[in-house]
Amino acid sequence: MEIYFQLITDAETLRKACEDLKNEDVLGFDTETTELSPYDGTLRLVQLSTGKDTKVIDLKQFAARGDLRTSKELAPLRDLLAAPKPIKIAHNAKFDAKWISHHLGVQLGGTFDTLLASQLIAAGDDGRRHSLGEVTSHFLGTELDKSEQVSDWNAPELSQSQIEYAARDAATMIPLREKIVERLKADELVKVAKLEFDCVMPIAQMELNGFYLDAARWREQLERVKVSQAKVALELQQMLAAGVAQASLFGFTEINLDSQTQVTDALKNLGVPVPETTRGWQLQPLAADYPVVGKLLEYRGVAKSLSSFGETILDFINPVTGRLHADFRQIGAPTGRFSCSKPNIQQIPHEENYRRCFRAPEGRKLIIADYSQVELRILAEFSKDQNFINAFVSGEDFHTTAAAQVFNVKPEAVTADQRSFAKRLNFGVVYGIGSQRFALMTGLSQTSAEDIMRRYFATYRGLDAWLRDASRKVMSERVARTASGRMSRFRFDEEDRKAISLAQRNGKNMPIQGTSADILKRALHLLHEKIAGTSARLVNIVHDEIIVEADADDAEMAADKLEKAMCAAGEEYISRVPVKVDVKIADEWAK
DNA sequence: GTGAAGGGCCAC
DNA sequence: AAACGTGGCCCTTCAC
Repeated sequence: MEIYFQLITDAETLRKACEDLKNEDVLGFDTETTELSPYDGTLRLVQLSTGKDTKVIDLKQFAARGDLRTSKELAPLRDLLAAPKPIKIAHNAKFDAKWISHHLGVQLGGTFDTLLASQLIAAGDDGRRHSLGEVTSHFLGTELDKSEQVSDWNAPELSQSQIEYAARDAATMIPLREKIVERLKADELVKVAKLEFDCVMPIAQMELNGFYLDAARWREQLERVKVSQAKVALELQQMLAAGVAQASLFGFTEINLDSQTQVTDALKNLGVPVPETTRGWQLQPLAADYPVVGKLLEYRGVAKSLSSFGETILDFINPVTGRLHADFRQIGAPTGRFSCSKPNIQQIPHEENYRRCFRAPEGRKLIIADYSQVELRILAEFSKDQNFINAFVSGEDFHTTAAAQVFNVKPEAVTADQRSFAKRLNFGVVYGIGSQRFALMTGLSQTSAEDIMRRYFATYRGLDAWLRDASRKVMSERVARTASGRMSRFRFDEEDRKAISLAQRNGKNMPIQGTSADILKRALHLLHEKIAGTSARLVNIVHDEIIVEADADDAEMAADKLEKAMCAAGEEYISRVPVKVDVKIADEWAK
């Protein structure tokens, strides 16, 4: 493909270029950087393309003459990038948005992300990859040469090949978007695409903001865990060795407590009827009869803490900011949920000793807000079940109210067991729980479990009907959707009963879990707009929870904005039951 | 040594 | 086959 491009190194040419470009509806957009993290490297090129004409702006030349964030020379570029129009089309716009925000000091306005769009269209098909090369080949049928991607973007003089590569990537965005828009329309994904695109900037900014971890506190916590780990490990070694102690003249032989095979052998030697797998839920029932099993589970707990939540997280603290800048994948799961890694700050143990290490720096506060039982409220909304809705409208403790309805007693007469049964079913229905699993988790007999589940679904007939319909629908249409229209496709073999039942559970769960993700993403967009220009910063999200950090003086204001954004987002999708958000202002993540 | 697979467990 | 959904990370084991 022959493309026209122009390398821009001076203010006057840039001003003229921006003057022309700002009248376009859409622009292909890309950047070239010397590193992957904006805190480490420099932003070398910004490319903007109409498809026919591509401007490649060499910021190295501008940086030599002044600060990129304030330089008057760059004002036309900053304005163009910040404006909602033209829409900037990028592949993984989060990446470019972070560099633009950090190095040019502007929030990217008006985004179309070909990566997110491709993921929405693929609708959970694991076979599809979403690199720019793959996406281009899928939608345009052309191959992209990415060989210059890792070339030296620090060189004083860029090669013609580098500049051409940079220009071509931006130019490709124009035809690529056209094809993708056709597909989004055909699949009725335009609304959810907008939802996702609006979320890019909030997430880019959150990653730049980072989440503060008090390293000293974390180390203290680690020391405590290490001590108990050593103690528990020794006790477990001794208990496991009891079966073979006589066999050794040198006391007991140490085994690797982390080795499944060695531990299983040792348990067998002790006469423990070891189940097929030694996972916690299988072993738990044996703990009462075999103290060694209880000790093993205790060991696993501390070992997990020490490995997954040990020293390694400290290596992720950025030396420049002193904070954790985790990597969030916006469409991390087919349901639309985020995933998080390096480090995964969505799986920090709930235990206070861990959570309290994540705290507000001096003079700042954390504002922690989470949706109260949002998935159950979504289920109530979808099913239109009047009893289920009433349980929420009453405003009383939901599980108690539900138990009163299911067991037909007054709320004040609900026993602890009854509430617990109702609570476990309330959570379980969202995942498509069966009586077998319910029996296992409650310790009830199969028939008692079935009996309680019958009572439950007799009380909530509308809920039962919705769940059955979701199963039926996924079988006939092989597709499930959330309230925003997000889609998940299911492929399974007609003969494979296991795959069928999995798809049916997915058909029930995906719309619920996915709508929760829709709501969170919508809230992030509203929040981002509300807190612009204040001291409030988004610092973490955990599926139904949003954490903001703000100056202590602004905490009340930020809490108010956060609550309003979350409620408004929820109410866009939920109207039959109230949306409840719990907000607190704290010094630490815990409490 | 390195990498994939399997088992296990943390979060919501 | 956890017949309860979505992720990521750690460890061991095993093949190359």
